[in-house]
Amino acid sequence: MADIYEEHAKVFKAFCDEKRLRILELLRDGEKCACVLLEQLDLGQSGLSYHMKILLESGVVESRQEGRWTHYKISGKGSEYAAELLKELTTPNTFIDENNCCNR
Amino acid sequence: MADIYEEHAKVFKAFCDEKRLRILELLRDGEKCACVLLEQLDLGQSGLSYHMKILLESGVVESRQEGRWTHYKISGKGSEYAAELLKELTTPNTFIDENNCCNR
DNA sequence: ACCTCATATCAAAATTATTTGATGTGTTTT
DNA sequence: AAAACACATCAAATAATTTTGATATGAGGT
Repeated sequence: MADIYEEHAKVFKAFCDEKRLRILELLRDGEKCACVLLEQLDLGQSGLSYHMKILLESGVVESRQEGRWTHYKISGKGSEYAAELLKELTTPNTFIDENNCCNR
Repeated sequence: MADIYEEHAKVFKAFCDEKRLRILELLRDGEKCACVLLEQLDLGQSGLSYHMKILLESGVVESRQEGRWTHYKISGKGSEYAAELLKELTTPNTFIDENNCCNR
C-alpha cells in the first residue's frame, strides 16, 4: 500500500537542500547546461549530477539532451504540481471532525 | 549573504518525510493534541516530539498549550507562506538572460 | 509538598543523505 | 577508430537525520 507518502516527499526534496535551492535559483534565469551550473556552483561534477537527479525526480526540473550537453530548466508543469500538492497537503478537510481531543 | 537557503529549506522539511506527511494528514482533520496523534501513528513519544518540532519550525504547523496538553494544528498563515515561497522559487525571472549556454 | 501525567530534551545507536574520487557510457572531433 | 569531452554511475567516506530509551520539566490533582 503505502508510499504515496514517499512519492509526495520526493517532490519536496527539491526544496530541502541548500545546494538544490541554489541550483533552482540559477535555473530561474533560464535553461542552463550542466557545464554552466558547474562553474557557478561550489560542487564537483558528480555532486552536481547527484543533485540534478533528485531535482529531476521531483519533477520540478526537466532536462533536454543536445549532443553531449544536458540542458536543465525549471518545469512549469512540475512546479505547478508541487504547488498544488502543497496546497492539498495543508488544506483542512471539510469533515465533521469529532476526534477533536482529550477534553471534549 | 548566507542562509536564506537554510531558512527556505526549513519550510519544506515539513513535507520531506513520510512521518511528517502522515502527521499533516491527520491534522487536516482539525486540531489534535499530541496524545491523539500518538495513538494514531507508529511513533514513540519522543519521536513524535521530534517531528512536531520540525513541523513547528517550518511554520506550517502551530501549537497551543492547554494545561498539560499541547494541541497542534495546520497554520493557515504558515501554509500560505510555504505556498508563496514555493511559487517564488520556481518562477522564472523576467530577465534578459544571456548565459543561455554553451552553443549560443 | 508530593505524585502523576503530558510533553520536551538528551545522548547513543541506527538509518539515510551527501560528498568525493574513480570509472563507465555515449557523443563529437580528429 | 582513437582521443577528447560531457555527463552518469558506483563505491567508499563523511555528515546529517531519525529512532530509541532514559531522564528532565512543568502543569494539575491530591
